[in-house]
Amino acid sequence: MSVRTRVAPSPTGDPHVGTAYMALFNLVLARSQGGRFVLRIEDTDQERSSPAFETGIMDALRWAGLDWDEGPDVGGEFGPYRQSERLAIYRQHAEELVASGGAFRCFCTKERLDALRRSQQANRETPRYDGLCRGLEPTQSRDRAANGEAYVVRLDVPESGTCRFADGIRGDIEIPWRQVDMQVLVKSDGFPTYHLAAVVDDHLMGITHILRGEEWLNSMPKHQLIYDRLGWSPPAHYHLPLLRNPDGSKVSKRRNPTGLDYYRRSGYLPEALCNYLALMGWSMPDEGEIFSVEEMTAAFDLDRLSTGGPVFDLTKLAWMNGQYIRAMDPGQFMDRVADWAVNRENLTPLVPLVQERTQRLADLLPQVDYLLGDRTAVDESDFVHKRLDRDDCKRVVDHAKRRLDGLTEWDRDSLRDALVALADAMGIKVRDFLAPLFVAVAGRTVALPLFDSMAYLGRDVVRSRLMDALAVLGGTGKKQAKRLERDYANLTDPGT
RNA sequence: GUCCCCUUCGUCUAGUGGCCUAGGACUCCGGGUUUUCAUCCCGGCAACAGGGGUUCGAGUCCCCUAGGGGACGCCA
Repeated sequence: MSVRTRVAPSPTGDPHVGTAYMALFNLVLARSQGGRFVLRIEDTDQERSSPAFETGIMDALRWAGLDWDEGPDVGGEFGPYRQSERLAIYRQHAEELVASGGAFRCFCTKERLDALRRSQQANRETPRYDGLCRGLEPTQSRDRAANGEAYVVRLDVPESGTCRFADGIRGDIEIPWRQVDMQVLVKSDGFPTYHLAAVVDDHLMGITHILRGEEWLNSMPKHQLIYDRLGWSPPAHYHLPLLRNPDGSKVSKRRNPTGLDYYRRSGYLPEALCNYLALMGWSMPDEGEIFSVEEMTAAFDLDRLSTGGPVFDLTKLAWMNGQYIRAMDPGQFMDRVADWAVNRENLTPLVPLVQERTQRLADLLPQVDYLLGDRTAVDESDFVHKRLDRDDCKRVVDHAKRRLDGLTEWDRDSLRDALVALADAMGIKVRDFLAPLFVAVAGRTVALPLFDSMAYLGRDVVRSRLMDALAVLGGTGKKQAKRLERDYANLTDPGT
């Protein structure tokens, strides 16, 4: 059987560097075996999923050069490739599981489940559903459902014994069934959870190898159970180590730029990023460090995947990017610069902002420097303001960052509404409030309009500049961070 | 707390029982090339988490301890 792999992002946020990491390895494995690489959109969380995120993820993966052979936009014979369009398939398999006793309907209320979890935690047990509804008579279960009572479908899990499975990277693993929860497979809104949808799709889409994050290792017993109960044999699983922050924790936007858009906007080359990502979990047999995805594909070997969680180190990525830049001939370089940002399409939105502020054409570049490239480095003195002291500035930047992190829309008007409301809530005049933000974002207090600038720069770049500003202002220790958090929570901000 | 995974220079890694006096890369330091800077070249600092075994021989195999990470949602 020919090799088929997939990457299955969920469109609940901006494109993440971890998604590219997983996509890279799955793509390379498939290509190295003459197989196919599939993109599947896991939009089963109705609350958080959005088409805008889906588009963003696909754009970013394409930018990275991680193209798929089958997917929602390019089709394929195993579609649809968007889980929200496959609900009937999941329902059918869920019913099959319930009918065969592999799963059961659960009518428990949220209140009961919360109380249960609390008492188990108090007793130092792994929180786990207690199986109350498992004892329901099938007829009774069916009747209650038919009467319109809300329910979920849960996986029936053995009370004792041990689950054994193999991981391609880590070998044989044993997990006691006691540790495995009776996972919800179908939510009360009728949508499947990840566990059901992924297993069903991986089987139906003929996926042969799953390379996914180590975070899923503990879910393997559930997945194996579903494969078994449906009469399927599971694909080979490889749990890759998670990318880490410098402090060793799972990579997160609080500590690192994690958005692919950040790297794109900051002028990293996709081929350098992929090369670097490859090094984060794999090595060339000859120890070569600079190689293309094609070269990696030609040499790929699953046995060379590493086990330890690598720290994502911007310094080495920057070095590597420089290697790629310098390897170009001048024509290529010019093309890449134009392709990146110095082109009509990218510059057009700036024209209305710049033209009215311009006397000579030479005025153009100094006005847009911080929008096209990095802003100048700032220090504490740049924030000095006649009505705001250092702590005020820190408070403004901190709260603005929190407010912006919670903002779903990212356009000029949304930014203005959110930040003006925040200034009001903080009791600071907008004019004063904006000053530290200008410094943080533009590197100076006189610049093009702030909200336009932020909209243009994008979320990831703005977040990283605000974080840098916070650091420059002396950083926030644990105590101060707590205080700022409380202070922010107590604001009567109509926008939150 | 319970369970699972992981552990070689600060960071990314090579190493699959003798080739290891542990190699490469980034960073840093020193030197050279260069009108400056950068590039480039040369050199240097720096690690097998600890303890027990197995073996003629252990970074490599086993066990224990410690440390780190992850999971424990009607999120993925």
